[in-house]
Amino acid sequence: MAKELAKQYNPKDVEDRIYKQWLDGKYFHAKCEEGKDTYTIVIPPPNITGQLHMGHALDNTLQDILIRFKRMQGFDTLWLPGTDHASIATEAKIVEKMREEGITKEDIGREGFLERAWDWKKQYGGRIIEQLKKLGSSCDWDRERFTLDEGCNKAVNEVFVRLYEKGLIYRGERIINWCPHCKTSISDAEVEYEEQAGHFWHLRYPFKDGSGYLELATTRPETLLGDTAVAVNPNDERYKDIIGKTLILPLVHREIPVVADDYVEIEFGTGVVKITPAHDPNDFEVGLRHNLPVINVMTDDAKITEDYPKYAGMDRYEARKAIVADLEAEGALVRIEDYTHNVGTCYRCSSTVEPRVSKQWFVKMKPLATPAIDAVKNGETKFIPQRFEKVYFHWLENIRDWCISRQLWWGHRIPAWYCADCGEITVSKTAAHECKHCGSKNITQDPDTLDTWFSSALWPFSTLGWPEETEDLKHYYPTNTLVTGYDIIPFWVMRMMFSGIEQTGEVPFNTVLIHGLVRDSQGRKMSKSLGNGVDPLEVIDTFGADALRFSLATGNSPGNDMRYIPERVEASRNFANKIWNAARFILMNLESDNELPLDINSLALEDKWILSKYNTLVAEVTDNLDKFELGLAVQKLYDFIWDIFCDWYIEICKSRLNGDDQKAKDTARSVLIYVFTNTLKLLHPFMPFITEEVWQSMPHSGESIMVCDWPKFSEDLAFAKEETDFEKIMTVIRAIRNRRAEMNVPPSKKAKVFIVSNDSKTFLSGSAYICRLGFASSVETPDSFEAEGSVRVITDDATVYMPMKELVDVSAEIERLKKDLKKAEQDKIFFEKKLNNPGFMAKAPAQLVEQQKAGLSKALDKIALIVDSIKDLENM
RNA sequence: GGGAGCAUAGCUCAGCUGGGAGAGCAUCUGCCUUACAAGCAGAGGGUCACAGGUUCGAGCCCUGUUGUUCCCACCA
Repeated sequence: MAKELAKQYNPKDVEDRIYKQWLDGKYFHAKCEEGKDTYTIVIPPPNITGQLHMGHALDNTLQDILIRFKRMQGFDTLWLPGTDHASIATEAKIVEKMREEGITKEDIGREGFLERAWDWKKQYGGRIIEQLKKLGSSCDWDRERFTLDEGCNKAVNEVFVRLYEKGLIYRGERIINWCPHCKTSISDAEVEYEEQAGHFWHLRYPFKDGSGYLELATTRPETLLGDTAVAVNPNDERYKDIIGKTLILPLVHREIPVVADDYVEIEFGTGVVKITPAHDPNDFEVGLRHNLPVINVMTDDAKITEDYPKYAGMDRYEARKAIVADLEAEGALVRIEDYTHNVGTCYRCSSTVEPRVSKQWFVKMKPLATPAIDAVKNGETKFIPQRFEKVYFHWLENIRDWCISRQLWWGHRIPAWYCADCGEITVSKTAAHECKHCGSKNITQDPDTLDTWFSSALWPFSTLGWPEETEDLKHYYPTNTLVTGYDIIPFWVMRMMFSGIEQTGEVPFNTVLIHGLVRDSQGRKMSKSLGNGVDPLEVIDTFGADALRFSLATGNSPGNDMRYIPERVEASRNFANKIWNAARFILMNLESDNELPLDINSLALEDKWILSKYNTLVAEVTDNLDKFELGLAVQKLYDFIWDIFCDWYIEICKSRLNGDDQKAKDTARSVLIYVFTNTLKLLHPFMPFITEEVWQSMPHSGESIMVCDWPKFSEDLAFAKEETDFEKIMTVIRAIRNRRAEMNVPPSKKAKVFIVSNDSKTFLSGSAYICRLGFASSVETPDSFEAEGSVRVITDDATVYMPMKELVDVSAEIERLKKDLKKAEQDKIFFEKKLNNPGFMAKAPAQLVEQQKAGLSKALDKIALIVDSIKDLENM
């Protein structure tokens, strides 16, 4: 009963319907099953401001492949999804939208702002989730979380209080990275350095005693207003005598000392550095060592403060111009030099970061970093590829305290209250109403919120219900695999590691699978400003989600960047179509929907061959997936389905299917169904939609391919002998085709084929498909053949004659054979060389030696056959 | 200034613990062989960047060189 299927696969008819079936079947839902091994992945939560880009598509494709694989293997599998509140990015978006309406944050106040923010979240926060569904992601949507939801907030407060009580969170006045555009502090990891062309202003500061000047250079003349010293290296002979002397700061005319500090490089510039503790991290350190005053000269939006009326209100670059002009007027400017240097910029808005002294909250990193380093050194958590451990170690080993407070409203508010009466801090998991120290009710909560990454750092356990001892936490923590890009290691991976270890006593995941970036076809980073981004949703729309997934998985090796090549998606789409048509072929050759069980006893040679090939495929694909070699696994599936199953096995089956032998027909059908449906299972993690659709159209039991058992290697299907025998036939068929192509014989012109071989039985058993695939009108296997007027082809195991008198050109035949002979002789030399090498014979594995021997004997046989044949032709 | 990756067919890339170099696309030649022209059958095309080394054997391991990309770093 042949089913009607469209000639081409149309993903649009399939994907949404199939996805709904999966949701209805609740197949994505993890059920905390007792006694089953678990497999858990927590999604790297995409920002609610985000739209799905190729990076997400890759990241989530890889996760879905692993999850679907493990689910079919019978694990109690959880892929926990969610989104990130992305404090800076989201707040910036909302502020921007408000500006269009002519409103500021201050106009509507904190409450009003948060109301808008939540509205915004409601409206757009689910967008990216819907896009993940289009990709086929099999996340447990019942467990979807948000980094700013109530549970995450509870976890955040819990962690904050714990760390505070352990002395690992403190508040202090320190120099931090300040973004004057976002008007908030940012962490070291959030600063991106970029090389910029600038200038080096050489200035001279006069000594107070009138004994001349000290020359120094700066890239930031405007910070001169905040200079509180000038430093030289204590070992610098040139300046030994001036240490301790007093200088008059130009323009400001403040008296500042010359201090000695190792930080100053003798060789660089004049060996003299102006010290501005309030606006440079190194100067800040120098200031601490020498007890220098800290003079802040800038407002939170990087304008000069009221303390300097002449420049007050000027933005830092305007002020720079004005100050340089005034320095020149005062005679303090020596010269200006072009200079390129690294400038820190905000990773969100790209504004130049302004180092600034301010009171912020910090996490003390050293005590947390050490166990996180150890856990990777001990192998409790492994990176794939391993080289990324270096990046991880490097960050943790050089880490400075983490500034976690942000001057933003959208985020987890810092659970600290300040007492107006005694000045002490009260830190509390729940809203505090009185000062813990003096009992005063006159307390106010810190207005700041926490760095987004503070909540993301808790994601692997906060999402499972921590700090409560929930069933989910017990079952699914620690999680198994974290899949993310290498660019996220310092922001997230590292912080989850130390947070997980500190809070739960266990590493949050045991494997970190690192992937690279998806670049455009020219190898450039995809970016909004370049406009070279490719929208995955458009790709899904034209080629289907499976094609996109397949392209992303194929040829992608861990840790390496890849390019998005449109032609490759097209090729993947073609592969989907190939599968579709293979299914059509099988279906149109079935007589019923009934399953046809395999009967091992009635299998033909070609059946054993394909089953054996399939069996090997199962073992290899499983092994590759276990080792996270997804690209290798998917390549093997492609080759098997296209080359082995479609191009050979289906073609070969046609002779039986078109014949009259019912039993043979059923055997062929049963093998077709068996191999095809099981291969679909292996492919399902990569191409979930089409495999489901096709599987359901085939005779099957069960509701969905995604909950089928993962195929296993079976000794019963290992037919080594038959594999070799069948390959002899394949070789003959290839040789015939090759020779016919060389002679430009069209397929419509059939020829009789005579095969002389000492394995005639094998060739005779394959005669039906040798006819079909070798364009033969008949196949015979005589003991010898009178070769005159025949085209001949020689393989390792046979000599094939095709009487095609009108086409035979004896001298051309001889030429061809001589070419073959040359090749065979080269083979002979190759094997002999190895076998005559004592070193090889002594040290190479026995199996390999046997292979060489077999190769040599084949080459010798072949040479003999060819030589005979040439003689034969020459005698004609 | 440190650290890492990459260099393989015309293009984009695979190549797992070392055992006779692969795919897709492109090119060329034949095919409308009733699953598929988004297809089928063939063919051509590579000193695996360069130079040394280890090994019976190197695309793969080691050293150096060149080119390229990225990450980190306070030289004012």
